[in-house]
Amino acid sequence: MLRRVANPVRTPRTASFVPLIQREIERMIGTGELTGGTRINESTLALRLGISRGPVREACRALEQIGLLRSELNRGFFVREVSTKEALDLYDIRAGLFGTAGRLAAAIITTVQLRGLEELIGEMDAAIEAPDIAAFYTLNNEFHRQVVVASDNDKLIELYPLLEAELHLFRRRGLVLPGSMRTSNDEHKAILDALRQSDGTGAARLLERHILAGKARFLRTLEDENATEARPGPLDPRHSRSKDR
Amino acid sequence: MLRRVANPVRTPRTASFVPLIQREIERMIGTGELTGGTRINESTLALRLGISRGPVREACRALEQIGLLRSELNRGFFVREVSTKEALDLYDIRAGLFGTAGRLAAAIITTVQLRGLEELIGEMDAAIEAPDIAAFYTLNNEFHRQVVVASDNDKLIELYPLLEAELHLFRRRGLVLPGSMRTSNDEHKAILDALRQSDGTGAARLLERHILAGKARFLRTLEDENATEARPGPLDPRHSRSKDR
DNA sequence: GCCTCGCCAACTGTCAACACTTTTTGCGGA
DNA sequence: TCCGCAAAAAGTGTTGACAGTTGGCGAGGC
Repeated sequence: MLRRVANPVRTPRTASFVPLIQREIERMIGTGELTGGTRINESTLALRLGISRGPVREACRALEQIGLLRSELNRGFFVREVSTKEALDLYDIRAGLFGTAGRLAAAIITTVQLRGLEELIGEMDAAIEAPDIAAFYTLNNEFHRQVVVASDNDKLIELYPLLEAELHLFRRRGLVLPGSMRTSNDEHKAILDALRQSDGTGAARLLERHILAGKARFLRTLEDENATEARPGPLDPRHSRSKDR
Repeated sequence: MLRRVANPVRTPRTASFVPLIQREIERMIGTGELTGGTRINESTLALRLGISRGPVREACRALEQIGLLRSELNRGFFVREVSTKEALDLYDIRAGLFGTAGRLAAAIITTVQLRGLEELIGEMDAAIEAPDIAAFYTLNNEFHRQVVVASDNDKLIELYPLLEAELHLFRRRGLVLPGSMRTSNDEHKAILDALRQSDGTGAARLLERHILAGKARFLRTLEDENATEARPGPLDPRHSRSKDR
């Protein structure tokens, strides 16, 4: 058998670079390594990843489509900045979809899934007592994710996280008010009750309000920020330009 | 003034090919020129458009992200086929989002926009009397679009048509039951009333049900199809291409 | 001193070519 | 006739190169 035992050093084509690059850029945006408005230097990025510009461009094109990047003719790709209006719009969309997820989930959620949600609520209570804001943040996300998964709507399961990722492009980091954790978890408990009773309409209403409450907190935070920013700020808005070599 | 007056025959770079190609492929899918499951031949397509494969690949990558194409390693891009489950999932998502659009629109819709919806309803009545199914189809789409636009949620305005486009990938052509047109337009009238009265909750409920009624009709059509297909059908599965009349 | 113009470096958009994989074709043998 | 099966053809994934554009910098004119 003359089957060639390919030496694996060079390109055994078992996967495409594109999804890897795409996830890498997503990661860099998620961690804040790439922040809103910055330009993606295709050549530099390709060099750093040890590949050529082609796959990088394809990955950027994909990320443009899901709203994480935008492109400018002859100037390339930029990390998108999400305006306040867009962020608020996203809250409304998430509220609607989350409500839909709950309505669907109420009809088909399993006892195992219900127990999972119950446990998360318990752990969130613990995180509140600690208090451990980071843990609460993670648990909260997981709670939301599991509700969406319980809807068994694959398209929704795919879509919902994309909207959340886009929302995260609004400034750096989420804005969780410590004081809201207890209220938030109370809402979780009500949601769990509705799901337990297969009350689709009730669950939908509660879930929707849960997100809209987040939107309200978000708005309040913005107003506070504007109030403090009324003070004279730094004059030079763009001072940070690092050249890697 | 030695500025070179470039002869415009070759690449005056005022626009990128990628969005053009992307729209062209979307068009081909929309018209049924490209049908579900078929492979996109990059080389052929590039040749036909008179460009190279690079931009074609970028366009395909973008279309993959919005769900119109899928990719297989070393085999390229294929026009996606939407399963029955996915189609039903999409109806649920559209229902939720459409309801959200209505709730938002009710609070801010202008009298001009209301008049526009009213006119569309009148034209749909006329189309029903004719009867002109194609016209009704177009008017109905426009009605939905205008409701979404009235929400003034840019993200929603962008997202909603994508979901509809994906739904169109389910088999060839939409399935509008002629008998449902009158019912459908009655629903439109109720929706318009709710919007007129700034009744967000009512509009949301009606819009949601409007889409879910479409889902129910879709399901019934599927069952009918399955019932008739239970008979020993023709061996060539692609023989039934009826023009709706 | 400040503005304008032209040059230069950096970078994007596109192309043509190469490496590798999948699919088709041609052919000999059961 | 029909099946392997190997070689050719077709097609994808990636690369490096080239042409055109953008933005910065310095010289010269006001």
